[in-house]
Amino acid sequence: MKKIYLKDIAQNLGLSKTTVSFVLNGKGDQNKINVNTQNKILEYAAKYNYKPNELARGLSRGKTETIGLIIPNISDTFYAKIAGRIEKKAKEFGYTVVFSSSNEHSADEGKLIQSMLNRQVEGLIIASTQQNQKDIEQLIRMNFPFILIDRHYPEIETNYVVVDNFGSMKNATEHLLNLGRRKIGFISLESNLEALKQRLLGYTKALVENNIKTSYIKELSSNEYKEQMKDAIEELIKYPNKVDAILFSTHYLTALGVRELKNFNIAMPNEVAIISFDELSAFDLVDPPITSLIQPVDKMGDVAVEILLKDIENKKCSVDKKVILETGFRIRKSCGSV
Amino acid sequence: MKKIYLKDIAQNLGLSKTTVSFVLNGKGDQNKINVNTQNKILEYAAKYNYKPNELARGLSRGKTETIGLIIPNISDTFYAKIAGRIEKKAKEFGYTVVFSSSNEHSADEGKLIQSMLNRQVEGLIIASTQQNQKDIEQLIRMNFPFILIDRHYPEIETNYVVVDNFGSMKNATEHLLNLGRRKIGFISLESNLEALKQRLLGYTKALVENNIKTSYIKELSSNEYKEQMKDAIEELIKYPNKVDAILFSTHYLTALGVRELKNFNIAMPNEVAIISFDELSAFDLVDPPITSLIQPVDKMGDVAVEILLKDIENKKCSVDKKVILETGFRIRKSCGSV
DNA sequence: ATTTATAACTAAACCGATTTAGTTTTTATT
DNA sequence: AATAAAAACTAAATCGGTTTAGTTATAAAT
Repeated sequence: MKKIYLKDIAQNLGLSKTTVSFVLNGKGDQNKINVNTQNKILEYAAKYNYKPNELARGLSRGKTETIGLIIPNISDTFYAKIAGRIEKKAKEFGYTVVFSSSNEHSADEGKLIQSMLNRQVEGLIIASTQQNQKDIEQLIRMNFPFILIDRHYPEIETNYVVVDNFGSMKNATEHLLNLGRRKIGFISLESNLEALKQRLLGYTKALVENNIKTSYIKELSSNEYKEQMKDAIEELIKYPNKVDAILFSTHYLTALGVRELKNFNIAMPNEVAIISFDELSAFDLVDPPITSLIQPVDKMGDVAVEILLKDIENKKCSVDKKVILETGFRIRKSCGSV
Repeated sequence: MKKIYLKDIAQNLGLSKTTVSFVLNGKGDQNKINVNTQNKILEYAAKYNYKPNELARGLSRGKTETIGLIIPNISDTFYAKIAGRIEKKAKEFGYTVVFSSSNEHSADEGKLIQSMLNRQVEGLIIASTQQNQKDIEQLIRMNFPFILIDRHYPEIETNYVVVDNFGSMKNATEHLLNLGRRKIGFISLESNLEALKQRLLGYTKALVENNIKTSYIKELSSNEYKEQMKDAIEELIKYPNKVDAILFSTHYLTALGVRELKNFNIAMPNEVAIISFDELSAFDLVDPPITSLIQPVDKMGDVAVEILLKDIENKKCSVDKKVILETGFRIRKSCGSV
């Protein structure tokens, strides 16, 4: 069965491409094509399994019904989940998602944005490296529909959907304080990601409000955090300033840190309580089960798609849709209460 | 800065589209375009940030440098990791990846394949629902380059990259036998996925070879396994036929099962030893750390891309590249040794 | 019998590139 | 000076669709 084209249908039925195109796009009645003719066309197309070339279609219509998703890393569970949700939601509206990973590299992100534009996506959802003002601002100047998720640029007016990093980390810190912990460590990454900054601020704010003067902050290098975790933990548990709790700012830091704490035979939560920002799916099985702030992944994906599609519909790039979602808080044994 | 087209460059420099196109595609010398002219064009294009419309380009070249990836579910860590690796590897060769999830629904998978073909991808990597002979066979008839990963159709001749499901589950079972376990349970899904069948076969084969007459097999429904896990575990640990070990055929079944075992206060590994096929990234932190068969995700992705790109290059759909990868075996406390 | 309206259909332009098969101009050869 | 060869460039077809602005034939209205 050879591939057939619009032209073939037209020729073989003795009709013009126009007529066939009208009918196959459901505009037959609108264009007063005879019902018999319409049926003939539909039958023929079905019989020979005609499918339009979407490149040609997109080119001539100037529409591709495609949105681009740019994330740091598809193999990170958080982004994988978000990608899944976005794909699902977009599909509901007849849109296809093209995704690409920037690997936290701003130059790559820029290229990906360009490449997606060249592929004529109609809108973009970006979890940005946040080092890429240039391209983001270009999108705004182009009036190109897009929305940032998970990470946003505080100095640029854009649409975004993020979580309440500050508030939720402040809550988590207060939770530890309420449970009597006083020497609370905070392990994060050296980074100018707004999200991480806010998490740190939430932590320090909670300390300040509770008159705790000493903070124990470890910011590991984004490239070598795996190697640095051991030392970080070792310093935090060193006498006489041994911490009695540690907050981790991401799920993978938690996993690494808990691994090290176990190596050092630190009893959790008795000696050191643990709270993780975001979780991995086995955190409830860990010894001890790890108290975690839960990101509203599904909600984030849904909202992002909804806002974006509205912009696409209006062929606009709005910048006034700013959504801050609350995180969940799953209290487990690791923080010392239950 | 307005968007510019090839035509604009040609007009503004007083040249033809042909010349401009040649130069921008690096075929200037080949087509004897004067070096000065070439430079003029390149400069102009750079200055006005010209980027070709990839739809138009793809349409006229009949090439899109895009491959499609169809997986059951991007939010599953296993597929997320594979997708990440495939994307990375493809990028090295200048290819873009378009992905879509079938959600284990064969009809959706069929539609996705069609949709990707319509979008003129040059090849497909598919982790199939394995219920979709029709479309797979169509690809072969069309001589369209594709390769199956993770799951293959034993009754169809195709390229594939899978893991040694049979052998690795047999090994795992033997490992438990060697450690003195005799009543070994096996929890899997009711499914005609070849991979799951092979895992079961590996288990039973090991039992038979070791003269163990009783097997304890629970195959949960693919839709309701979450609800069914509790009963399954309860039955396996019921006196007098209480098992002394359980093999789980996927990482998520392991997580669910271990959760239930903890609820029942079963001591692992003393009362019941555990081995998981595939793992989640916190399995080493679980109490007890879970012995797992490790899937060679990176290798699988790399090999799939390499084979596929070779086919794409030759504009062929080969069916004789069959790769079976060995799994790793990470022995931790849950299986009772160490 | 002429005009008007409607039904049914289509030619050709267009989307934005690539590419084939030239043409024109210049230089080299005899 | 005539011819061949090479250099530099281009017109127009093409990819596979969509869409605008018609045309033609028939029926209805005056």
